[in-house]
Amino acid sequence: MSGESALPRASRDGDQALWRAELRAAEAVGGLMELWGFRRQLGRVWTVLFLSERPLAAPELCERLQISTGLLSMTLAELRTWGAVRSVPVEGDRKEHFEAEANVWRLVRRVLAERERRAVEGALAAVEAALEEARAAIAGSAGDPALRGRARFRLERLEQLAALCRTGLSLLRVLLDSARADASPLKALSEALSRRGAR
Amino acid sequence: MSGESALPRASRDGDQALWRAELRAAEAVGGLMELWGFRRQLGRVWTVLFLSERPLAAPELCERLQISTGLLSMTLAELRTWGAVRSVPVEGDRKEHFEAEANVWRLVRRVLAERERRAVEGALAAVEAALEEARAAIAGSAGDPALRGRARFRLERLEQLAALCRTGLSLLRVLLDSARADASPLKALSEALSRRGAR
DNA sequence: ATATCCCTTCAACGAACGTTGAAACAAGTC
DNA sequence: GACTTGTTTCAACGTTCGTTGAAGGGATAT
Repeated sequence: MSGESALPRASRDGDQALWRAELRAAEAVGGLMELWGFRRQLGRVWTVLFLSERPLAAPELCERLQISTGLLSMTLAELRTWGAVRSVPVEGDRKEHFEAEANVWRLVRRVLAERERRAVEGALAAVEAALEEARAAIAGSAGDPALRGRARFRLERLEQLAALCRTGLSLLRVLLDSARADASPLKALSEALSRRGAR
Repeated sequence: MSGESALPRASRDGDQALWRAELRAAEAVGGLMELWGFRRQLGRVWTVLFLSERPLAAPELCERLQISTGLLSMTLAELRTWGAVRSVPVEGDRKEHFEAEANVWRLVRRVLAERERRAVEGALAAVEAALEEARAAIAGSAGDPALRGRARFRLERLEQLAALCRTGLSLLRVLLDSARADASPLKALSEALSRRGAR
């Protein structure tokens, strides 16, 4: 690396501009991640890797994002569990280097499949348990008409909630299926929907 | 109210069961809300109202959910801004009574339209700003080939991010359109998609 | 074995967030 | 006007959550 300090002025400016652009995008993605209930750093780290032409190691990431090695380590660990990042060996360097999973749609699919599906399934189970209790309440209401009425109403509404959960799960399933063929989400979605015959 | 303590045993049991069912469902919905980045209480309060056959006033809500009047007031205020709850007058009672918006799909639509759309649009704007900076970096790179290469790569990836945001916005638009006709989400979605000719 | 290098783990700190309880406020009622 | 009743606001509190920095562990080279 000969004479970095001798670079023309324009190049250093360009470098800085590129660096700013990277941080700006990282912040944007980080913000979105936060909105969706993830930690901000997940988005930031992923973005920097996604925007880098070559795999990066810990020190570079820490410096660019201004975070400690500890935090980076944790963040990378979580990114790996989502498959958002993988480590690639770089010869001549013992450090672990990382690159971003570039197929974002695949990432979204995995998250939806694991996190959201699990959550909605859990909610559905809870609602169904509540349904069971409400049914028991009706059975044991022993002719108290007011109680019976309330129980019936609640049963109906709980059914609505359950139906909603099931619809949500269906929607998720459609999204996941549509994502299998790595096509554009919109196109694939519409195909998946017409394939299942729009019930 | 004549002799509440004289109610048959079964009725009191049924009452309790109903009460437990309600809380259970409220907790489930609250958990989901939390996952999506809202406050837990929004889901809890809405659910209790949704499961009640008649509008409820503050004291009842506070007691059932075990929260302070202050917190309830704030929560109701936010629920109102989302249109998730509205206050209905109950004659013979000065207290304000509330009922839940029962059309959940309409609620989801409103949230998606306001919160998510705004967020994704913000992200898109940021990415476009980053694109502009990267372009400027290329223009000013004054023949440094390494920098030029990096800039080009980053430009390409930033374009990908921007395209992703735009796809997300399209998807949101489709969802919102599909929700206008208060049909079942899945059916309406598929109709909306085929109507726009699956680009 | 010892030393070096890098990664992970974790206790401790600080900031951010949700929640309370009381005080201010608004709207009737006497 | 004073009093009751119901609602909102807000400072203070406690908890939770993200982050750091240092200690521990695992490789690889000497």
